[in-house]
Amino acid sequence: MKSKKTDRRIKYTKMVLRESFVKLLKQKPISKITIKEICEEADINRATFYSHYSDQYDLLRQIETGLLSDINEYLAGYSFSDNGSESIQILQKIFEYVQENAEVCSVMLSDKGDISFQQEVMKIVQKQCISEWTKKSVNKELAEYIYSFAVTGSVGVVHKWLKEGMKQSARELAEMVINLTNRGISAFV
Amino acid sequence: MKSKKTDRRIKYTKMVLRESFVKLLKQKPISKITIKEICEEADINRATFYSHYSDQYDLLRQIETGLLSDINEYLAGYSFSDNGSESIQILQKIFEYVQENAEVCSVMLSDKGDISFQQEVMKIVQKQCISEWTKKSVNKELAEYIYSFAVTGSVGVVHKWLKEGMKQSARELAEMVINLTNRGISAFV
DNA sequence: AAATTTATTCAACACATCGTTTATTATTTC
DNA sequence: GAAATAATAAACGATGTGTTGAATAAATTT
Repeated sequence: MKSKKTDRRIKYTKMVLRESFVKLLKQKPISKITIKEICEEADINRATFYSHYSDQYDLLRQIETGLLSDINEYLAGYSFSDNGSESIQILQKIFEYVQENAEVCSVMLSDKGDISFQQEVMKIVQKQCISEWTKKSVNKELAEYIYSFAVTGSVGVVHKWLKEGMKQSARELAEMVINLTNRGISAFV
Repeated sequence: MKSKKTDRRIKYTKMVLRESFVKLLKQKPISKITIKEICEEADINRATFYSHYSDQYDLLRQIETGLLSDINEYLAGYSFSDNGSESIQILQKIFEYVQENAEVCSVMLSDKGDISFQQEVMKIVQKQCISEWTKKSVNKELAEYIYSFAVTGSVGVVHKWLKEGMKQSARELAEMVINLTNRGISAFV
């Protein structure tokens, strides 16, 4: 499973580079962030940066994929009861993870992050919930459209939730998303 | 209303710059596109670029706001019957516009474009449909979450629609989005 | 149609960041 | 402690940036 253990120095270098980058990303769009700048902030030699990342966008992507595998690992740690409300439980766990890592997640899911990542996040839900979905038989093409709607819609909700300071609990948000997905507005009137 | 008419040369310059830029945007992410490159493609002097735009991102933003005001103008040209299906009609018109301008729109709404624009597009729908929404009384905070879900979800559907070559009609897509928004999956089982 | 205004071009500029290299130093691992 | 590996420092040519001022070309105005 674990591929050797990585050198402490590498761990440190990557950590400070990530932190400096996220810090800068809070202040300005990625397009205005230079590699020189990231390295100065992190106090890491520029040549060292290049031995780990090809550019800012590569660094961003590595942070994102790190988060994704982190979420997957986090979910793997739980077994969900098969009583028809698995989707809510899974969503709840994901939202809890997002809550616990709000600093990074709020940047990555904001308009500073990129669209493809946002979709990747919610594809995890899709993957986890897919068995429940397919119980409700609809034709495949239609199902894919419903997926797109539900997945991107959920990202929108999470985005708003983060922006407003996460006032609701992860559980409440999960219930809301499931309701919206299953019954739309009619669930709330 | 109209603020003088703009010089023909300006019109031309801006047009070819936009075209060249969109062409490049189909090939690679905006971060890899240089101003030098756009100008060579358009056969426009680099100094001229700077007299109209500050950088690639400014150019992108201007294209986007152009599209938005274009859609608004397009919608203003129609009056919608007030028989409870206004939302469908408005959505249909918007989707027709997207269809007619598929080349630009598919780039702008893809992961090449930026998130804020995608949300702006669907805020037009929100604005247009808001009266119909508020009929169904829900509390304001909840309503905003529902908006977020519906709006971003709809963008997801449109994105998919464009990517798959717009097989459905604008009308069909409008109906699908309205159904998903109002009744969720339950509308399709 | 000529005069005037305005846009674009051209060439040059100093400047910053880029991405790579090479020798040297520091740290970690075994 | 020895060997291996990572980070540093300094230098490099290369490339794109953003701005300039003078010359040219095209539009609009009269």
